[in-house]
Amino acid sequence: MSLLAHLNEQQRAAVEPGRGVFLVRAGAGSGKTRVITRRIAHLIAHHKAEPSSIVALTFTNKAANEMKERVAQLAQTTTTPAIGTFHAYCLRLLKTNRHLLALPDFTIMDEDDRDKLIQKIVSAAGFNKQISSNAVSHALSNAKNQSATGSINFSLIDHPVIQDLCMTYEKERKLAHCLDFDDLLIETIALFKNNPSFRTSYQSFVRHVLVDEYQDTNLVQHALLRFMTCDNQGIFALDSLCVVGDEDQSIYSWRGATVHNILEFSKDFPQTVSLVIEQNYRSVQPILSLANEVINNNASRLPKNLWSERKGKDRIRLVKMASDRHEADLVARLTSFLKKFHPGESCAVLYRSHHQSRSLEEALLRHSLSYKIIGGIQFYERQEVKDLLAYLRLAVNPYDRVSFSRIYNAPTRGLGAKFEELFFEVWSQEPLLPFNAIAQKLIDSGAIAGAKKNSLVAFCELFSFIAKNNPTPTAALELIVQKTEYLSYLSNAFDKSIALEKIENVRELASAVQAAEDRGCTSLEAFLNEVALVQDHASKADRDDGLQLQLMTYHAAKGLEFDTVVLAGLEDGLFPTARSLDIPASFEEERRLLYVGITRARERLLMTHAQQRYVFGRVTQQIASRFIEELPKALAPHEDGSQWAPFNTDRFLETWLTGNTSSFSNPSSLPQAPKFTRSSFTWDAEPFKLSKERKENLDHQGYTPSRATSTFTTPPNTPLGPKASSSWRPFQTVQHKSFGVGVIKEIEEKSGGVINLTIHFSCGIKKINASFVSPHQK
DNA sequence: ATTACTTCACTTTTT
DNA sequence: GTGAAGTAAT
Ligand SMILES: Nc1ncnc2c1ncn2[C@@H]1O[C@H](COP(=O)(O)OP(=O)(O)OP(=O)(O)O)[C@@H](O)[C@H]1O
Repeated sequence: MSLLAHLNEQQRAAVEPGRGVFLVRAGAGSGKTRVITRRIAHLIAHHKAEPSSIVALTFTNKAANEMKERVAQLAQTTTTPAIGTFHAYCLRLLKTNRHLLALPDFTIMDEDDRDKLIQKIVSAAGFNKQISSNAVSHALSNAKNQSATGSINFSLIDHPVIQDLCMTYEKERKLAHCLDFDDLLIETIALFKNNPSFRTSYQSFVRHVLVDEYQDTNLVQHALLRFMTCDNQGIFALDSLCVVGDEDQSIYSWRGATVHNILEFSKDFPQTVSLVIEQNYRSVQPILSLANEVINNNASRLPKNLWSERKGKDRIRLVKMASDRHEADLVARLTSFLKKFHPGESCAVLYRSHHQSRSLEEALLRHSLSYKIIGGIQFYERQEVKDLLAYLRLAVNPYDRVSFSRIYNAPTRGLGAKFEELFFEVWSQEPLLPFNAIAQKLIDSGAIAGAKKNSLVAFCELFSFIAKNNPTPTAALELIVQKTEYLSYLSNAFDKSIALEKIENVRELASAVQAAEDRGCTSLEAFLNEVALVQDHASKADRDDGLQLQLMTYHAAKGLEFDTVVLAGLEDGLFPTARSLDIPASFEEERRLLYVGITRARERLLMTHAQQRYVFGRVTQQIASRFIEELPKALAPHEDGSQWAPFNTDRFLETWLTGNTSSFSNPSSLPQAPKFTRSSFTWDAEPFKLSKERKENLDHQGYTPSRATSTFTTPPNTPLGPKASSSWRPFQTVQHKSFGVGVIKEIEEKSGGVINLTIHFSCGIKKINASFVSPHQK
């Protein structure tokens, strides 16, 4: 039976039985995910379980997709089990049982929408200056992530004012017929809790549940799992439940995850069969040894001894580079060599935070290497895409105030802050009406007239047209773009290159809508739901040239594996992040993050850190990560590459990858830059230090860094008009039309002969263009 | 109301 | 280096 092949004893114990509760607690790469996928396939093939009676939950979309693929390979069925993230599955349950909900026609707010609403509430309450909306957002999410009873527990918020603001948020959210991400879980719990008969029928339908990465579930998710799997008396009521996880890989405590859930699992599920695996099948032994050494430094930890049969020598490198650019160049050169010596293998560069991808991207582009970035600023988070989605959302849900706020003046149609104030004041008096009813009221009462009225009428007509004709998603989007003249708005409001990019994104959105429609997503609502939880958008530009290079954060890499892994930016303050340094629990979580990173590697591991790096637009000296001291020298020899020219980097990499020092050769794919001699070129983090020849070099390779362009287009001899500055001097008394008489404090001369004066008026200090003031005559 | 510009605070990590 | 927020000017 091939489904049980290549499983060890413990894995088999969790895969084979058709009934029971199983908990697999095992280290990284020990085959936990394999247990899940094989178990699904085995349930279908051997126990004849209906695929639709199986639910498998994961943490990230990427993990869910990976699991879908693996299961599809193992089980050839027409219907597929429900495999998805907690959030996606909850959305599905809520939508298919909407008749049981208080808000059957909700739409989903993403984090951005939610923060915007909070911001509005904070400033409307006049706490603008005292309370940051971040703090409110944080407190709210915290409370929601611990509210396991189907409604938010506001008493979890200590600060009385913040508590109040959160209550207002909840009220507004409900009036807008919206759910945020956290609500998806809470409302699903409420669905089970308030409808015992639904729970019973659900459990006659769903018989098997599996959860991956259980160490990263929070209280809400754990409670939800109990509602899904236990009957109204709290007795386990399904055929089987299988959860797997590794407490050493718990990296989501900031979003309420608690290892308690996995460590105390059998308290809530007394019939649990606990299984432990200590063999790692993924990594070669040196990499695993390094991971073990690192994680051993965590004090609060259950001891474990992971081992691997996979031997290997000389698999780890740790290198100090001069700067972020130098580091990125090393990564790009490594990629070139991997393409040459290990084509068809996978490689990932991991970093602590998304902004680190920038320098890496630039280097990869310079070397004409293809790559894929996972996460970061996503397609569906782009301003123009969000605008158009907000139109679609408002069409589906005319109560959605957040979407209305977003688009009532995008594109600009002469309706500004005053209008918004008036509109929402009337709306708060009639909170149960949709936006178009409020608009009608304002027009009827004459409060909005003239040009404003016309804009508002046109805006509303667009939506009534959609409501009346119920067009397909494609047609609706097309209509919106056309009627709002969205494309010409983009080309007028933005610089040409930016506008073109945005227009391209609009096109891409149109094709995404079309693709969804072709997939059978024929209603606007279905499309919006599909989009809401997946910010990732399969881009057509994913070129495949042998090596798959992916860039992502440690968090996004959870559960994945790659032949070669690069851990970039091992620097104090970056990784471990500055915020974790004085909080022992956070610091240990950072270390677990490193453990996760190391254990992603099958064959090779390269760790790098830079001496200086661009941080907030400034060159900053960086200190090597304190984690580096925890790496045994024998396992990870520390090289100083900070003085390396490209030639040295190549030699280092080739020696490492081939074990061959003598036959050094340049792979032809590497761009050679003969002008990069040691004396004329440095790897400073500062990008503007590029020499002119170097810039031309880059141009020849078809890539011009955008920042450099502006630097070099500054005309060397700015045409200066008559020395106008001579007519102004400090302490001179001057006159301004609206500010009256003042005294000059500072004189600045800008390019083009423009002079700005900083003037002390009786009403305060202002900065004024000199052409608006005249010398004061007594 | 909109624009064009300056200043400022900010960056963990995901659904 | 970026995006929000504030401000001077049309
Ligand atoms: N019994 C086995 N024999 C051989 N290879 C195995 C076995 N079990 C799993 N593997 C392989 O080991 C690798 C790691 O497995 P898997 O991803 O399931 O581990 P995991 O425990 O889920 O890892 P992580 O904790 O990092 O998520 C995979 O490449 C898988 O194919």
